[in-house]
Amino acid sequence: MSGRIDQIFAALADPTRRAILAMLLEDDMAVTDVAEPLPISLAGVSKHLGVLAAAGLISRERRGRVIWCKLEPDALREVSVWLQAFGQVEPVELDAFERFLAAELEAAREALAEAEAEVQAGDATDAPP
Amino acid sequence: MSGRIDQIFAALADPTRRAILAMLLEDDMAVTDVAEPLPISLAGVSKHLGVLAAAGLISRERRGRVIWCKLEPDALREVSVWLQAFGQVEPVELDAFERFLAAELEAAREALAEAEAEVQAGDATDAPP
DNA sequence: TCCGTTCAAAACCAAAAGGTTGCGCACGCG
DNA sequence: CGCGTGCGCAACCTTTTGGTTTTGAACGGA
Repeated sequence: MSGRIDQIFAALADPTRRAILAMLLEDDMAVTDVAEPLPISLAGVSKHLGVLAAAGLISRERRGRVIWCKLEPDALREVSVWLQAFGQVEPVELDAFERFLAAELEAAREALAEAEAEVQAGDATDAPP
Repeated sequence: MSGRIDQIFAALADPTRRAILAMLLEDDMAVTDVAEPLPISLAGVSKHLGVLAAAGLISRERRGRVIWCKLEPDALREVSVWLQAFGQVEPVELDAFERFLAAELEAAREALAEAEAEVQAGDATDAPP
């Protein structure tokens, strides 16, 4: 076992999962609400949440019928520690914060929507703008 | 495409590849020298190096017959930026540096050696120098 | 000039990952 | 009480990944 860092990096390697983390950064969410903007099935989202939870990146708590997902930032600190071992991780200007956040979410949505369209495309115009 | 961050995280998700990065942190190395301590074939290592290079985490330069591998820390800065978007990445005490580095390398070696031993099971005639 | 070293690419294979559908199990609202 | 809602689990399919062995190309030294 190489510890949990394996699972953490593997979890972060998927754009859908990173998009989920970005959503949870804004606020805690129910599973259904997490799944709503994503172009995959609810069960698929549930699997992603399982991966994220196994990596310690989120936690899930049942309240009534609804399961609330919460970002668990401590796991990300492990990545931070790992990064530090490789030297220059000087903080970037905080402007990057919002820019990145929006970009990440929108990119994920666009990419997945594209993939979705591609499947249904058949012979549609192969040249997107 | 969600940019190169996908490839970076995917590349970092493998312990063998992280061990390679840790080696290259100490110094630039030839492919053969990278492969030497690892319990997989040279071709396997070459593939891992290909993944790391595709992610921008290392660069390879041919000098004579030998290809020298060099850590490319700029790619890791992308991870750092991503991490920053998720808040608390306050620097950890630098003591963690050496501890982690040794642990990472040794853990990777042990885990892989274990797997190797598991495959060969009862055959103990293996006497590495 | 020929040979050994150094490495990547190709052709495979087993296993894991990402996705789907369908089922079942709790819950709380009528 | 019963039914719809919210969610996880299991079975299945396809693609990717990590590994192997084999082949062969580029380069230097003798």
